[in-house]
Amino acid sequence: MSSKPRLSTTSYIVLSLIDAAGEATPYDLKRAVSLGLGHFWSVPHAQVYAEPERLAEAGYLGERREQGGRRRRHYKLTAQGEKALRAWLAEPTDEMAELRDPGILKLFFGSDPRPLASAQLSVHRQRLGKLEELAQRIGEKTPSGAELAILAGLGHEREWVRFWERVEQGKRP
Amino acid sequence: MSSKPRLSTTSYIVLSLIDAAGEATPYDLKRAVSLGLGHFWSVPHAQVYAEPERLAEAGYLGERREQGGRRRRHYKLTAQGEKALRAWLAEPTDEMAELRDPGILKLFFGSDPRPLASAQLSVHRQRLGKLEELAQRIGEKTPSGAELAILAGLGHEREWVRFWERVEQGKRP
DNA sequence: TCCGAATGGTCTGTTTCGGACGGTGTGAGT
DNA sequence: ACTCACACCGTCCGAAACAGACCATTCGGA
Repeated sequence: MSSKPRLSTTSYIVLSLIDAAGEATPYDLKRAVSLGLGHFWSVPHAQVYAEPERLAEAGYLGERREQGGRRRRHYKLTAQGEKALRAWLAEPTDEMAELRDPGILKLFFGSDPRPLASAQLSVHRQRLGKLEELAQRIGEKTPSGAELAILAGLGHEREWVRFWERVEQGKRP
Repeated sequence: MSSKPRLSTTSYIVLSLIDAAGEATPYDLKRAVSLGLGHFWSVPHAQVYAEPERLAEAGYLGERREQGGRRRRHYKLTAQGEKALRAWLAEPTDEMAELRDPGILKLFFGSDPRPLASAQLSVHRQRLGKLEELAQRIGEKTPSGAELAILAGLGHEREWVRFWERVEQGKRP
């Protein structure tokens, strides 16, 4: 039932997604990620299978296994899991992300700025287009949390495009 | 000499830093990181010792070991290492960073936006202050690659502050 | 001289992650 | 009805990342 290894960020992602779905298989989680979260936070395939198993072992999830065929595992939150999730959501975090951008890294170490800028621009512009499309669907209503996350991504993509455009022009960003 | 394993981003960080220093011990690298790169890309302690060892084994670095006392390892680039580094720097990358921001994650999953915003603001503002200070030292001259990296970080910090301020005010970002 | 801080280095247990690989269901064409 | 191709679903492996505890050396000052 309950030993308590520490819960990682990935753990809370899994808990949240299962909470939203009520009950879910790892594959459901994978699809759920690609539907929304995946726009700004990738969760590798293998983790989506490994993590629920650990969470079940620690008592945060209940597991029901199909007998025939695919032997899917269906997970849902236990009371303990729900409590942990609520606590996590209730606690605002002051952690923040690092930049950790491969393009910036090369720039830092002296890679030629112009070609780097144009390679980066083409991919950032494409991504910006996608996010703008998503943002348009939100419309003018007050955005939900998930929609705020999209808008955050949008702001940063705009910043990236602005930055690399300046670099491409040889101007001070 | 024997070239087997694939070079990771961390590998190129190590190669770059050693290239800049001419010759360096892991501890030198650690200090070098905290001097500049660390502003936007953390490299955990242990890696800075482990990675040069692997690179040396694969023939990218030469190793000289002190006999007495601390038995420091001094590394420098081999011809192979230099070639690999040049190739990496010459190749512009189209990879880009994900957002992967813990605050955005909580927002996405329905955490209450206001307290989250104020927690995030206090730390982002502080960081913004530091970067603005660094940026001022650059002055109006054309920035080096390392300085461009600082300016990129600055732009994103401004965006974070803008975003969370809007959220705190309950307005659409 | 001795103590404690700063410096410098190593080890261990977990977790992450990409990718290869292997089964299972299904429906389009025969 | 058959089967073959492809999408669906799950597991496994090894390399690397990572936190952080722990050990050893050097040095400055009371």
